[in-house]
Amino acid sequence: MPTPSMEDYIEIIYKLIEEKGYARVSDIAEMLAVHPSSVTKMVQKLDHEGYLIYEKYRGLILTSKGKKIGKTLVYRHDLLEQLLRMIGVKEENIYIDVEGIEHHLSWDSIDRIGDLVQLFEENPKILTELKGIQNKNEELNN
Amino acid sequence: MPTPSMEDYIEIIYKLIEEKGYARVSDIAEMLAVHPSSVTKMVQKLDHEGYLIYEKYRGLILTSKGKKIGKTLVYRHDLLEQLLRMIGVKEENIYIDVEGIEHHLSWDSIDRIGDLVQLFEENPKILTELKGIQNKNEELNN
DNA sequence: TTATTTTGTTATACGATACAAAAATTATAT
DNA sequence: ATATAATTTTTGTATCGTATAACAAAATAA
Repeated sequence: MPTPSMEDYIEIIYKLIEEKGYARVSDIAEMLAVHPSSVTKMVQKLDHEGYLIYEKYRGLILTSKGKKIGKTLVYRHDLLEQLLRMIGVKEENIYIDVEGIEHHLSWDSIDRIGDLVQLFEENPKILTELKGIQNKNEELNN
Repeated sequence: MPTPSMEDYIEIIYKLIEEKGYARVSDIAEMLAVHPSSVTKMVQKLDHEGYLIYEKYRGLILTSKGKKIGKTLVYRHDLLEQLLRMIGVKEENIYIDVEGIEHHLSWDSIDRIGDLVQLFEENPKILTELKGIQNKNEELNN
């Protein structure tokens, strides 16, 4: 099992490859706001553990194991972003919060959240009601 | 600002004091599933940072700062438990998941989740609909 | 091609957290 | 009151992820 930090890297690497076709150390470092040396170290670890193949100074590719995990990590991340957005969390908080919690939820919870998001999508009225409650609470706090 | 780990300790200490009147090192260690030596070290740190007053071999009490934070941490924990329970996460996963995520949510997210829980309480029908979706999805997975 | 800039790597150190074993303190039982 | 047990503390060690600084390689410009 990858650690939370390893998951961060795999997720970002998967996304970078998906979007740009490759993932360079400097890109990964920038996305995760860490130093390039930290990236090199982690990438070596991920290589050892079979999530990717790393050729130093040249680049890296995900193994099938890495790709599979990366895909589910991105799905999970997007799902959580969707939920927070739906319930009205401010954009500026969404990424950080998801980043924090995504590694700490069981797949049971993720699946239940999936159901919840589906419910909201099928019944947008519910979110309208939620807005109503929020406005009411808003007033009470003044 | 306390780190996630510090929050864990403050929360458990607050709860222990609330429930039993005092919090001993061994109790804290047991609740958090760490070794007593780790508790001692953290408690010393929490003392230095003004969350509690610690007299070695004797005991500890929360400062007003510690109490205030402890209270909000317990509220947050309970709210998250409530949400996961409502959406049908299995009991055996709830505590661990909450334990993992509680330290990583902004108060914006917590407040929005508060609204959501309130909505569910006021309109239990929504949760019935959710159950419906879950049963449907259940079948699809067979 | 050679010099320069950019990018990536290594070695080392640090901060936070935890464990294990030994030492110290306190509590309990006789 | 003293021996024993239970609890707590100290010390040393380990792990994990990150940062700094010195170095190496590759890309780019002249």
